[in-house]
Amino acid sequence: MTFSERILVWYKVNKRTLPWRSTRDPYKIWLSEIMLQQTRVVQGTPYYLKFIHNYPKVHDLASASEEEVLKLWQGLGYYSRARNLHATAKMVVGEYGGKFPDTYKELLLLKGVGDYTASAISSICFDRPEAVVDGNVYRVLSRYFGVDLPINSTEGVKYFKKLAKEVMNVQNIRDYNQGIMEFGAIQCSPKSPDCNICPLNESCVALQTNKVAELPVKLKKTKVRNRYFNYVVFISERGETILEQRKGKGIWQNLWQFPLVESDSELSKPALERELSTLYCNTEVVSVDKFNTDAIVHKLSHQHLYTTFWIVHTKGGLKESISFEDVENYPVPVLIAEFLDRFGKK
DNA sequence: AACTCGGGGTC
DNA sequence: GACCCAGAGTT
Repeated sequence: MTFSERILVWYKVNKRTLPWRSTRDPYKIWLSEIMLQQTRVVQGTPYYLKFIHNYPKVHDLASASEEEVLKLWQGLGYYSRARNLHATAKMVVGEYGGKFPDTYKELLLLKGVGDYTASAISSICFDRPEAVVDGNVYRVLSRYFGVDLPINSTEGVKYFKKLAKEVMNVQNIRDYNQGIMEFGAIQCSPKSPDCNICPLNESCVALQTNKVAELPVKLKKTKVRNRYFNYVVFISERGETILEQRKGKGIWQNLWQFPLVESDSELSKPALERELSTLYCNTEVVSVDKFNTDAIVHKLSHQHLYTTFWIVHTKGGLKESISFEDVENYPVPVLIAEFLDRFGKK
């Protein structure tokens, strides 16, 4: 049996039942693929079901507001995926008559659709002979064929893409592509895989040469930046507060948050009050209190956010304010959502 | 080619 | 704490 045949056999026996596995609807496959980028199946699945329920067809997604889409996406992370998802839905409806393109090349033109996703959609929905290369595939191929090129080097990316094409199964590309990813996720796992029960163990180079734990090779680590966030939670006499939308570059684009004072280190109360007086000189402050004594550390891939929420009661009204009750309807980062949760229970 | 973009799970 | 996850876009 060839490599791909072994993968197909393993997949037939071991595949999980997943909501998007019972369809070839490109809308649903596309949606699942975008959601699963850098995201585990268990984390993405509830969001997939929620989106299909709210937007059964691409037209439904296209006619929604970005705000609503971001709200549904809230908590899944990498929010550019949601913005691109929405833009692509509009494009598919507006320029492709509601039908997704059926080739790798055309799919690649869609926002948020890169090499992996274009390969996945074209193969799974349209039986195109395109090999997917995701994190699972890198691991499986590097181990089975004993390739120690860094998977995130230019040379490595090219090499693995070529290798993936050479060993793919064109007769059943749908199951093969999903099979090799599933195999990587379940059997050929990142840490301490059980090679004793692996159906490919006799021909696995990494196992024969005792290099399973060293493969795949990946360059460098991410360095983390520390930032200090002070969120000003205004509460007026009338029960109003202020939310601002994050614009420009950086994290959480287009999501909402309380007015933010960022600093180089943790702020004392007088320091925060000075910031308040310059930013909101017209508001009559009644009290300023920390919600959390110790900074809340919110960890992202490249940033650690040391965060203090300051509760600021004010007299009279606030400019450009909203009812505090209405905050929950805005798309917000998990950091804000968790604060709201705790604040509401106090 | 290197950086940036989230949040959560695992060891 | 380090690593990883059905990667893509920007600089």
